[in-house]
Amino acid sequence: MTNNNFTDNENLLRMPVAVDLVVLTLREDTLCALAIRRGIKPFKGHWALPGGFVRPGESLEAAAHRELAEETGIVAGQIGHIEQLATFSAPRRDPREQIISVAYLAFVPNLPEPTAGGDANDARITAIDELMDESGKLAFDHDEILRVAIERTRAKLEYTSLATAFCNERFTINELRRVYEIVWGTTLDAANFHRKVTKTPGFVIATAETTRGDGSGRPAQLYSQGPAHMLHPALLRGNTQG
Amino acid sequence: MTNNNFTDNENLLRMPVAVDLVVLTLREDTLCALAIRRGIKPFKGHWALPGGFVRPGESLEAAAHRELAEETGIVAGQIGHIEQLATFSAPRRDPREQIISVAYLAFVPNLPEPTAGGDANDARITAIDELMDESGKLAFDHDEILRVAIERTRAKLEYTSLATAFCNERFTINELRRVYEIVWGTTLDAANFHRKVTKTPGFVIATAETTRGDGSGRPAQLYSQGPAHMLHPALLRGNTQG
DNA sequence: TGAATAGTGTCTATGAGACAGTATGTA
DNA sequence: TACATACTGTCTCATAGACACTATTCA
Repeated sequence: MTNNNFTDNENLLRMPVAVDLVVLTLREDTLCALAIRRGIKPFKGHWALPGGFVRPGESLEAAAHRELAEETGIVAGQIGHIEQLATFSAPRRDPREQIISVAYLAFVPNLPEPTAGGDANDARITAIDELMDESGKLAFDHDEILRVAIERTRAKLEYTSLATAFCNERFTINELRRVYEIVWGTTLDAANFHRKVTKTPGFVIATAETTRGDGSGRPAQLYSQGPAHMLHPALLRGNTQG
Repeated sequence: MTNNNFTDNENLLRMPVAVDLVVLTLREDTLCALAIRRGIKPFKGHWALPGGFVRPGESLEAAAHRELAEETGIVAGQIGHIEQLATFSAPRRDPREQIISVAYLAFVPNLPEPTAGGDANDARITAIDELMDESGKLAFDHDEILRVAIERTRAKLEYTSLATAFCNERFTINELRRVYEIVWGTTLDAANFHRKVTKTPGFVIATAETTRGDGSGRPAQLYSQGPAHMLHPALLRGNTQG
C-alpha cells in the first residue's frame, strides 16, 4: 500500500508523526503534569512531555496510549479522560527535520509515581507552576503545548463535566470543588457550589454511601459521575466565589 | 537537515501531511461550505473539502492559505477568521497510504463565487444541509471533518465574538442576529438580542453611520467588531428565544 | 459539651425571556 | 397618513452570590 501513487511526485514531503501527551493530575492541592527526562537525542537529559513516533498502521490514539504505557507505566484503565489537543508542526520545532506532533490532553485521578521506560530516563509528576515558570524549561515547543493544554483545561471545566475525570470513581462534592479551585486558582463558595452541582442535571449521581467519619466532621455523601458531558447551565469562572 | 539522526531507524513511519479546509459562509440565509470537485485520483470527480499537501519548510497555516488561494481563489484578506480544527489520521482514511490531515476551519463574509484551480476541477459554495444529508457524499473522511467543524462553529458562537467573522466590516445588529439564527437553526427575539449584544462589553462598537433607508423601515445603526474575543456573559443557545 | 465538616434556607442583585410600546425612516 | 423596521421599557422568572443557619459526626 505504500509508495504506489505517490512515487512519481518527488516533491511530496513526508514527515515523521509524533504524539505528545499532557497528562494532568492533582497532587497535594496542586495541578501537576507528567514530565519525562529524555534518554535520547535531541534534548537528551532535558525534561519533556511524554510522547513518541506513530508506527505504521497505528492510529494517533493508539500511539498516545502506547507511548504513555511505555514511558510512564500508565495504562488505559487509569486514564480519566483523554482528548486530542492540537497539532504542532512549525518547520524548526525539531532540530532534526520538520516533525508533526499531535498533542493529546489527559486527566488522571490519583496518579501513582510513574515508572520510567522506553526513551525516558526518568518520569516525574511536577507542579505545572514549576514547569511553566520559565520558558525553555521543556524540550522542543513543549512549553507552548503545555500552555495550550492548561488553557483548554480551565475552559473545559466551565461547560463540561470533565472535572470528575480528576476524581476517583466515588467522590464527595467538596473533592469536586477542590478540583475547580485548584485548576482555576480560585476559591468557591462551598454552599453555592454544592447546590449548583447537585442541581445540574446529569452531572453527579448520589450513591448510597458516605465517607467514614474520619476524625471530625459530618460524613459526606459520595457521588459518582453522571451521564452528562455538557453542563446546562455551565459553571462559570468568576461566579460562585467565596 | 533531513535524514541525519533518523536514517538508522528503518521503522520510522513518515506520512504525507495534508491540510483540509472547512470554509463556511452565509448565503441566502443558509450556512454554506466551500467544496471542490477533485481533478485527480483518488476520488477523482467526487466532491471534497479544499486542501492539499504541506510543502517542505511550510507551516500548516501557510499551507492552508496557499491551498485556499490555489483551489478557490480566496486570499487571506477575505477570510474573517481561521483556526485549527482537529487532526485526522486513521490508517485507512486515504486508500493510497496513511496520510495525516490537519483540518482548518474558516469563516468568510460574503464569499464570492469561487474560481477553481490547482487540483480542483470545480469549486462551489454548497449548503451544509446538502453536503451532510447523506454520508459518503464527500471524499475521504471529509463528512466527518465537516461534522466536527459545524459542531465547533455552533459551540463557538456561544462564548466567543466569532459571529462577527461572518459579517462585513460594518454590520447591523439584525445582520448579526441572522448569523446566530442561521448557524443555530433557531429564531431569536430581536429586542432581547439587541440589548444583550450592545451591553456585552467589547462585542460590538457603534459607528457614526446608519444604513440608508432602503424602501421601508427605520435605518439601522451600523456597528463594527469590538476588541473582545470571549463573551462575558455568553450568548447561550436555548435562551433569547422568540 | 465543643470542634469540625456537610449541607440547607433565604435574601438580594442580575440577567433572560416575553412582549408592549416608542422612534424613525419610506411611500 | 399608513406601514415597516429599529430600538427601548418593563414585567416576570430563574439563577448567582453572600452568608446565616442547621445537621451529623468524633472526642
